This record gives sequence, structure tokens and C-alpha cells, in this order.
Amino acid sequence: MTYEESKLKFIQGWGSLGSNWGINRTMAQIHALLLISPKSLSTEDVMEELKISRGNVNMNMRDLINWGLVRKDLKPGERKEFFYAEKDMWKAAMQIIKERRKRELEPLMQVMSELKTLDKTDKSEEAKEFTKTIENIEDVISKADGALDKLSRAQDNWLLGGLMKIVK
Amino acid sequence: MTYEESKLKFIQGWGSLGSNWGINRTMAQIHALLLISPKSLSTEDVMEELKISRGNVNMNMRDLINWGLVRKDLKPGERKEFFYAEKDMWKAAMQIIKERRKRELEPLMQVMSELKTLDKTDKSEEAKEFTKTIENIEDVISKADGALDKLSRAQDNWLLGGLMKIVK
DNA sequence: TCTAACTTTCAAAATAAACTGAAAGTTCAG
DNA sequence: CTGAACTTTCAGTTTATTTTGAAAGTTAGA
Repeated sequence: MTYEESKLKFIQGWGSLGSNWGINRTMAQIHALLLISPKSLSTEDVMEELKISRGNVNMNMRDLINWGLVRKDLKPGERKEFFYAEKDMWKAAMQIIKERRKRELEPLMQVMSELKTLDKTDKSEEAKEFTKTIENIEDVISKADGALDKLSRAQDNWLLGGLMKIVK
Repeated sequence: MTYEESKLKFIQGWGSLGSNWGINRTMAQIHALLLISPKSLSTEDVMEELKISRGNVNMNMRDLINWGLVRKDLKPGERKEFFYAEKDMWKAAMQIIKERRKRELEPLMQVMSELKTLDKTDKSEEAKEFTKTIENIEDVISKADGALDKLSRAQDNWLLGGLMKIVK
């Protein structure tokens, strides 16, 4: 397999992986392209490699930056902006975990706690089952949240080759 | 907040959560509905509650069954099929983790290992960076895979109130 | 200030995903 | 067998998401 073939296959694969995770294909492909590129790339480089429009690159690149996966690399004397991706996949994975925790788990916990304001005088079987389910979900979420928090704080130790423990 | 309001809000919320995770809204809503229902429900019950078509219920219900989150509940003497969801959210979460591991992590590892057949004689900087990235990703994936495996096997202990450890 | 080089925005178009509903398929009691 | 009760399929439609491309916005050097 030549380099070009591998590259294509990787970009393809990373793109379709993304779509399973609610990330759009193009964004994942841009990320893949930057991951394997030794140099930082300009908007035009990306447009050409992936055959997509300027606007598309611009918007998805902004999202990648918001996710903390990509940074601008401003070269002195150059007017154009260049972009590069965090290459250490541990760091990238942690970044994603942290962001999703913030964006999804926290709001979900908020909703769940609102749902507990359900009228306590309703003694129907439905209402009881409902309350039980909500409490159960809250419990799972808060434990998962705690575990992810520990995980992201353990990152440094882990990266240093130490032992990672997640304790309930 | 009345029971009906809470119920609606929960189904809504669970539905939109799903879409962040590559799960379609309706499937998540059916799951939510079954989660809070003390009795198992028929296709018609679901159609009516969520105002969706028979075909839609049928297909999404099948997916939920494939995910191992819902089971058929055949009542003696009844021709109709009824459905119920696993109510213990720990079990449900583990089920999802196991399935995603099987469906996504394993194929991804397969692709990555294929990519390593890249011609080793290519000494370009691009090829070197590429190989490095692939190896790094493989490393992260295989560690994540191991951790999830341990997690799902630790499930019983966890559920018994024991300590969960994930060791690198 | 002016303008060329570059970035950002966003309405419209293209594409993809989900949903419907009716027809086809299945099952089983009589 | 037959047909009523139920489930499954899938072509066509609707809805949602993504992409384009050109116009508007920004910036910096002359």
C-alpha cells in the first residue's frame, strides 16, 4: 500500500468513525488530515486535499478549534493562517472527553434534577416508576461524571507512565 | 410539575441526548417511554404516545432489541407483542458500552492494523508522521479497549457495591 | 486613505437521514 | 385450508443536515 492510498483510507475511516459519534464527516476528515500532516496547513491546502469549499473548511475548522483539537499557527511575515492538530492522541482523547462532559453531562444533570420537582403527591404506579427511573439515571450520570473527572485529572500521571486508578 | 409534563420533558430530553450520540431521536424516545413505563407496551401504545407510524415503531424497536436494551414480552393468550426495557441503568449503560466496543472499536483496530502495511521503504517526512500517528492511535484504542473490557467484567462487582479499578 | 489579501457569513442548493403508509408477509385458531 | 390479527418491508415523501459560493467583512502595508 502506498502512502497516498493509506492516507486516503485513513481520512475516509476517521470520517466515518466521526459520524457514529455525532461529529460531521468533514470535520473528522479535516482533523484526520491535520493529524497526519507534519506541517501546518492553510485553508487552501485543506480545500484542495479534501475537495471542499472554502466556507466549509472555515466553519469546520472553527468547530475543531472550539473543541480544542486544532490551533492556529500564525507564521511571521505570512498573511495567511495555518492550522495544526494536537498530535498526541491521549491528549486529544482527553480533550474530547472533557468537552463532552461539559457540553452534555452537565446539562443532562440539570434536566434530571428539574424532573424531580414532580408532584410528590401523585401516588400512581406510573409516577412511582418514573421517579425511580429518574433517580437511577441521576445516579449513573453522577458516577460517570465523577469517573470522567478523575480520569481527566489523572491524565498527567498516566502520561508520565504511572498507574491510573479510578476509584468509585 | 405534573406527571404528564415531566414525562414529556423526559422523553424530549432523552431524545435530544440521543442525537448527540449518533442515535436517532425516535429510537431514544421509544427507549425513554419504555424506561418509565411500569408495564410493557404494544406497538400501538407507542404509536399513540409518540404520534409516530407503525413502520417507524417497528424498525426502531428492532434496533433497540439489537442493542440489547429492549426485549419482547409475549403474553400468553395474546397475539400482540409487547416490549419492555431493561430498567437498571447500570446494566443498560454497560450494554451500550459493550455494543459500541464491538461495533466500532474492533473494526477501527482492524483498519488501523491494515494501515500499517504501508510501504516501509517510503522515508518521506509525510510517511514517517503518518506511521507515528497511526501507532499512537492504535495505542490509545487498544488501551481504551482494555479498559472497557475490564469495566464490563467488573460490572458485577461494581453492582455489588465493591470497588472498581481500572488499571492501565 | 486605499486596496489587495485574506477570512467570515449565510441564503440557497445539494445531500443524507428519518418517517409514512399501504401492501406484502406471517401466524394461528377454527 | 381460510381469514383475521398481527408484523414487516420499502418506495416515496418529508425533514434535517451539510455544503457551496459569492458577497460582505477585516486587516495591514503602501
